[in-house]
Amino acid sequence: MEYAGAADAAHLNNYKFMEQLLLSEDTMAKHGQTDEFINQYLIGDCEKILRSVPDNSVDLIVTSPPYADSRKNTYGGIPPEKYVSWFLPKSKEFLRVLKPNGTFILNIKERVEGGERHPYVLDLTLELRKQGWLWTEEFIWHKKNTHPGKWPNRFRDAWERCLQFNKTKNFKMFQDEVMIPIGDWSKARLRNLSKTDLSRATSNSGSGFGKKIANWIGKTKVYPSNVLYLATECGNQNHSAVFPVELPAWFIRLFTRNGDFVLDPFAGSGTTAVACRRLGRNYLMIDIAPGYKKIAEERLSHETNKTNRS
Amino acid sequence: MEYAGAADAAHLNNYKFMEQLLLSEDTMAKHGQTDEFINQYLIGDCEKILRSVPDNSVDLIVTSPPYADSRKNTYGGIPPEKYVSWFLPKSKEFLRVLKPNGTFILNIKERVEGGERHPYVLDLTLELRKQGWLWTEEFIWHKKNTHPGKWPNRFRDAWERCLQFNKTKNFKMFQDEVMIPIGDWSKARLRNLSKTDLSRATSNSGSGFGKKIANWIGKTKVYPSNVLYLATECGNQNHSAVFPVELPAWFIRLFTRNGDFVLDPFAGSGTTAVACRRLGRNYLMIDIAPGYKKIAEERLSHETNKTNRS
DNA sequence: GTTCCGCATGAATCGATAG
DNA sequence: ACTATCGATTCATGCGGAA
Repeated sequence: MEYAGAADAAHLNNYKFMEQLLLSEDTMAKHGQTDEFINQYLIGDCEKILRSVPDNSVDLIVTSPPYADSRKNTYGGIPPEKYVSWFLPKSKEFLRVLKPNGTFILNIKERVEGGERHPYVLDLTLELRKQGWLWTEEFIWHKKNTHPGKWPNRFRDAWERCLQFNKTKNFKMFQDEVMIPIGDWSKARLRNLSKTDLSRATSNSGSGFGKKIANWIGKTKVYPSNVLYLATECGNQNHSAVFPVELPAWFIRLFTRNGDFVLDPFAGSGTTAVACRRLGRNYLMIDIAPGYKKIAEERLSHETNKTNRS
Repeated sequence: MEYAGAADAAHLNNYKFMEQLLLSEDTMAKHGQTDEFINQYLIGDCEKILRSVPDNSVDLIVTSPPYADSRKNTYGGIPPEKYVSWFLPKSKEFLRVLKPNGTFILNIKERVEGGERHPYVLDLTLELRKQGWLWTEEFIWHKKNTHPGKWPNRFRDAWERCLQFNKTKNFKMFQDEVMIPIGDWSKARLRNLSKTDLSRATSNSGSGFGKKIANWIGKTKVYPSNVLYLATECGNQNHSAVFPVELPAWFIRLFTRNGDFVLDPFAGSGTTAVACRRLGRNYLMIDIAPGYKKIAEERLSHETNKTNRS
């Protein structure tokens, strides 16, 4: 995997040049301290394991924790009313190990309980703010193909939250890495430009919004929005991977660079690790259930083969 | 306006037959009591005006209140930190006037303040539960065309919440009224949903029962999910309608029948009233700003003309 | 009557500058 | 220090008039 080399001009828009330089040194120093955790899948309680991980050493935490579940026997069956107090000691460790310019992405969705949406995710979001996190953004994962089903008073649930939390306002973000093709409208729209298009036009509604269409000529890509429209993965082998590899991959590309250190404290079958392997990031996977590690290693071995072949 | 008459079998799936019968009587009785409010646009504070509206008289409340705003001079400029205490006395009246089997749909989205999403919507949701509401569901309005813009640490905001609250678990819901063609869904990544489907559905609802059944080609329709993919309305000179008429129309079809009584306590330019007119529902519009009533009446007059012409 | 094309619009947000 | 104002940035749609 080749390193991207010197930062190109576009990325300097995102944060200050000096910070960029300091980041590189910082990354290398920390990797020295975290060697024993690099690209490991550890079995255990993430709260305890993370105590050995140094402060400010992780670039991105992206995870999909076990959702609250009143059924006792399932993996991670934490009752909804206990979810917040179960989660907060772990997120305290997350806050400690995350770099100041790092990001924490929490993929979660509240369940229906007694005909109501349970408020534990709202409570958790508010409590995480009290713990010191900034609630920077809420992305929506809009699922292309949802589980079929019909209920008398409810439609299929086709979305999940991806809550973004940060330690500081100056988190790193590489927007150019997730640009998408421009819509078909542009072909017709930009073919002929009017006079107002060529000079800057200002809206007369007082919104302060102006545009200069001429700047768009030749543009093939645009920035995405905060809604991700992805399919769930289905028909795969043994694991019941609830989220598609594109979901962590998107956040990994957006918030990290090649060689950065990504943590998934509820790793499950290792979807986040697969994304890291494909993108050349280092990872630390942790899960309390011992059974998933084998599945994750099996999946990762296929990834390695693919990489070698290409 | 024709009344739909006897309920067809499909709708009996949604709630019990006895309740259906009681509903009809109840609707008629209450309409007797609320005659003075039928199809009115009243100027004033909804909290005060609603005190004259009888208990349990409204079938659906669908509204998009002014969002919190830190700027002082704009209309509806409620500071985020005061939003909950501003809203709760009003929602207490909503709870009183809503029928036990009615629904309250709240379209809202938190703003960014100081680089963070402000938590007032989360606080409000939790407080509404304490007030006695059931938080039944959260629909997502995924906006096709979002406001443009670029920031170093944030993408364009392409979604809003449509929170569903109820008084009881036995709310009425007519799922068959919002079914969508299966072909368009799979073929075009949700793209063709709004225009063809909704205009077809609208004309169907306006023109009576038999025609609609004729258009139903059996298995070609499928139930939607809890994500609505609609465009904002733009390019209209006279009014700046913040939400598209399809949004309230969708909830009106889902939660009410012909002749039911719909309340929008923050009516603005009357988008909800337009949807009611098209679908043959009665409405009560309230807004504290006097300027919008004229715009709403202008829009409604066009609706009337269209109806007469067809 | 239908399709095509031009055009204005939008619940935005950040950072710099001014008071 | 703290707040108010202003400029810069950006995408996709629906409408109305023209072909």
